[in-house]
Amino acid sequence: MTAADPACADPALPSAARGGPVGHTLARVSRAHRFAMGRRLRALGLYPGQELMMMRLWDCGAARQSELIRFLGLDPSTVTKMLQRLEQCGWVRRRPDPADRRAVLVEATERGQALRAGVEDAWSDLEESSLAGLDPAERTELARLLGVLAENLRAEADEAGEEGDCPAPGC
Amino acid sequence: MTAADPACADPALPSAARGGPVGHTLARVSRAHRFAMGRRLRALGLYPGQELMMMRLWDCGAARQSELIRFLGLDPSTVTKMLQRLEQCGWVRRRPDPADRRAVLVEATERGQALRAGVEDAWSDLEESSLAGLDPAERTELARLLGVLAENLRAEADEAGEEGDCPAPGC
DNA sequence: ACCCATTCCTTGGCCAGCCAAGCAATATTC
DNA sequence: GAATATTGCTTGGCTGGCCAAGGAATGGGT
Repeated sequence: MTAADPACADPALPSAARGGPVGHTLARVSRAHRFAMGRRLRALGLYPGQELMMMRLWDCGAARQSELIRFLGLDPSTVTKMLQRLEQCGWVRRRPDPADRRAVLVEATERGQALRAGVEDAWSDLEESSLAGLDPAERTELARLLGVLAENLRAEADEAGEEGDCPAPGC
Repeated sequence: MTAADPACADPALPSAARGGPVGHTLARVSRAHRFAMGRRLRALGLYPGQELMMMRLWDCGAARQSELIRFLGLDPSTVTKMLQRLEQCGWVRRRPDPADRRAVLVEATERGQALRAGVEDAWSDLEESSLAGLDPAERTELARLLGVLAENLRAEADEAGEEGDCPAPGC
């Protein structure tokens, strides 16, 4: 394979990361995970990240772009460009919202709908591959612990986000 | 804050990800984690990803570019470009290897060395922030479970990597 | 000595994702 | 109703990161 192989990095902890061993492992694992998912998605004709967009569209039908931005937590410009590419590939259709001429409505095309089974298989397959050797209790525990991280990080991001937005002088 | 906020995405599981709930959570958490680290790194003048490069250079002194590629598990072109930018910012110095005229030796400059304390603090700070509420046993367990994932994903990547490289006809 | 495979790096092209800036349409306020 | 703020999206520019392709130096085989 000529490609980079994120999972083959030496697992030794860099000394500068001694204060954050879990965070460091998380970063390495998630890179390998994204890479593995990317390999499965490429077979379907998608790039990593696009599958989350398609999954949202499959779930909610036509959606406003602003709703997708909020749900996926992405930058508006990222969503605009991704949708332009998905549209050009025929996975997605965009049209102006008749109720609000600023907004754009997005929905999966038939071709886009057809990707769904493949993406679901990719998720299941990767899940089994990556969690091999863990019993159900361990999987549940891992999900719980990751949930705590998600909550903590969300709180931190909220906090940081409110700082600059506070117009009151006494804040 | 005008920036995107990965942690504020609705935690609802997309229906197409029912086969991979852990993987889906992992993807969300790692994005929030990278985002949080990126905020700390920006204060130091680094972009996400560059801190891993610098950490390796702090640990091993002068290194060949190929060694960095192997250790970080990145594509050679990614490393070339990142080093060009780090050099331009004065964090890193590059010079030809006298022992092998193909190779390039890389080392942190004094200015680059000075970043170390800041990066270590960033890791520690993010670790405490993200793991808040978890006792030591839970942190250890999380590290162990992530280690299993790392190993599984490494094995899968190795497997996939060897497929195309096998010159024997019978493979 | 020569040819050839391998290794090391670079370039160009592409996508995800961010920030800053800006335009258009809607909502709000006076 | 008009001035103002807010919302919704787009463009340009930058980095991280991948792939494909190619050039230069080394090493091995004959």
